[in-house]
Amino acid sequence: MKLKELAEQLGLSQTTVSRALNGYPEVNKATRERVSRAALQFGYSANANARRLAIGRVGAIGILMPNDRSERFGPHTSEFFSGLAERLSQDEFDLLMSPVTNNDEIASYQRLISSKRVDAIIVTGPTLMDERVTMLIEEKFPFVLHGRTNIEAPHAWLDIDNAGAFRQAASHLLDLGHRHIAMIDGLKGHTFSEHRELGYREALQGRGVPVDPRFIVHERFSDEVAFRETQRLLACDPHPTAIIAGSMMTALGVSRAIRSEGYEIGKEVSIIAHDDVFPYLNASNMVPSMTTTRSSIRSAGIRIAEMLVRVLDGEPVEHIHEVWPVELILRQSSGPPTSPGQR
Amino acid sequence: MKLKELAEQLGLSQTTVSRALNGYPEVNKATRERVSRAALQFGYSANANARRLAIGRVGAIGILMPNDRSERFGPHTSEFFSGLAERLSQDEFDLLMSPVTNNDEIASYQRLISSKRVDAIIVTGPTLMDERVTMLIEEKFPFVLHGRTNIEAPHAWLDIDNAGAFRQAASHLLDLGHRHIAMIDGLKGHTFSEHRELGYREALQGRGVPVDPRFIVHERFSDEVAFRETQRLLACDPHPTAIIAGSMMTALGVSRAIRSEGYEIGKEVSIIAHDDVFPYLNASNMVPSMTTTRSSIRSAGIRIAEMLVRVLDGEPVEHIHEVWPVELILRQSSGPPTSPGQR
DNA sequence: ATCAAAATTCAAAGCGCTTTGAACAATAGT
DNA sequence: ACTATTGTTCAAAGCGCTTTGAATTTTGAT
Repeated sequence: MKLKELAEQLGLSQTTVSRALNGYPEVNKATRERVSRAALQFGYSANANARRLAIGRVGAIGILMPNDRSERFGPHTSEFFSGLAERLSQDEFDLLMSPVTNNDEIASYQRLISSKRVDAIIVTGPTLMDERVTMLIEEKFPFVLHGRTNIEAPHAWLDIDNAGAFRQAASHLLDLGHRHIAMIDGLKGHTFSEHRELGYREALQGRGVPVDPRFIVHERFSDEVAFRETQRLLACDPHPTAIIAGSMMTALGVSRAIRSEGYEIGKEVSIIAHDDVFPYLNASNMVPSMTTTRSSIRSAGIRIAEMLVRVLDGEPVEHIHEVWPVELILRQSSGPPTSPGQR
Repeated sequence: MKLKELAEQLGLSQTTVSRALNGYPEVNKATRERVSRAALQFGYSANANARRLAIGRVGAIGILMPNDRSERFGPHTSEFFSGLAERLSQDEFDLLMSPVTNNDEIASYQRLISSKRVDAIIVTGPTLMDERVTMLIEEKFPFVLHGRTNIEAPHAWLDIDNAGAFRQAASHLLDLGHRHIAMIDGLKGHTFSEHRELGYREALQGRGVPVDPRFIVHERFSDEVAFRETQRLLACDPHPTAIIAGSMMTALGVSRAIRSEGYEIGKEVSIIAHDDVFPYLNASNMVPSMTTTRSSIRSAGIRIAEMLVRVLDGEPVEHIHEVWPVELILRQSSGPPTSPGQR
């Protein structure tokens, strides 16, 4: 059923019916009631495309899905989406996931913009000089960035204090007496990864502990990779007595490797993991329970959706940015270093 | 830039430019080249809403996000989406995630349909007589169901052999000599859950082993719940010597509980888990490695996207349905039952 | 050259909605 | 009773694209 038909049914003009349904004030109360009732009865709902064409707004937020299979839809992504969705549903925004085509990310962003399929875009996983960000700023297209860049021009973003997270973790391990501390984090180039390394270095250098480049690993987040890298690390001499893991998946692989080498977690080798908080992977339920730097990626999603709404409401973006602190939560996987015989 | 402007730039009519860009045959080759080049140069890309309005097709597939936080975006969902997205991107389909509003699922589906925001819908997690399915069939709106119902009317669906999975698991445990076997699976009402229970019962009854209703648990998939329920099960007398877990998250909780009661996994108490295959939760990497019934939910997503394309191409739906077999993969977590002293 | 057929191009209508500016009806003010 | 005001409703234009049916140009055959 289309507007015209509904209007005819009611013996009214399209104008009036449209206004009644969209809550304009200049409609008689009785008429509005009658219209609403009829709309419900006939199951009328405006053709979204016609409506959008007419008003120029879409009611959808876009996210581009990287074609690279490994980056797409990890557990991080889905928790983040979940948060986004929770908030956006309040404002009846749809979430449009569009694939990157021809492996050309920038072009895909540009097409998404100029085809007017979305009102705003969410950008995730930025590099330090992310060209998507540069482009969106240039095009003046509304967006919010999850993460941070070094780009000066004002834009809206939300990031957690990644440097602080790793700094705290490393400092804590140093406090416990560790002198050989390794880190296994995400791929180089990404801001979060660089910041974490920075925090790690600061902590070590602050105590005059030399940084061993062999102990800094940048790799994909996965159980497998972490297992392999940890084995390599433990084969070093001297080997690290503590490992900071960039994600909970990484932590699983690290744990496995430590055990398989016959060490005890939290004794001979400690672990601190960054926890983005997954409902199905609980740090305190692990055996031994896992010391973590915690920051809910889901909450970040919720907040970013909020920021997006503010951006679309025309609030100036230069004031819309936040850095969230990260909590260090001590549990059993971290303790003072023990030599194998020394139990 | 809009079509009209581009056409003026080129000294051509909108008609010709439109046709050139959409690959119609009646355009001079030279002209087409010229148009394409100009479009690229000016970054022109048709306004999607106007285009959709004109052609009546959208180029997007819809999924409704349940408002119920617990059901939304679990790891299953995200793996499934990942598969969908992989395939849909080939055909340049967008994936539109729309929130359920006012907690009224059916109404939300109806609005999604009548607002013409999507060309087809994907339905997941059906019950045996799912009313969403009934409704979509009635409305003749294209959709594919992930899972199965008892609804007779023809429609497209893909399901795995859930009954077979639990039948195999239970049979294997019976073969090993277990006589007290419990199952912890998802919520009742969902088809997959009912089918699994069916398979479990068939296996037991086939051997004349009585079914103890206390040993059948239907709950949300989560580490926590599984831990608690397993503790309860192990407190029974006699307690189960084997537990079939409906998901890998469940299996984690079950493992934890078994250990915390001082039993050894695969010896005093065995586990078989259903594995939907998550890249970051690898059954063979667990300690001990986990016996599973395996079926990749990601592959299901890919396949369902394919089916969707076929449905939209007008292929009759009565032939579009598949049941995927499930593989039992033996690992260390299942073995013959051992009494505690008997090592 | 000449005309029919084929190849290109075009003007205009239509997709279903919102919104402008005008018309009409009801109410109030003098 | 008559105008000014307010409240309601309407006809028509426009959003930017596709597509129909007609017009124009090019080609090929005579």
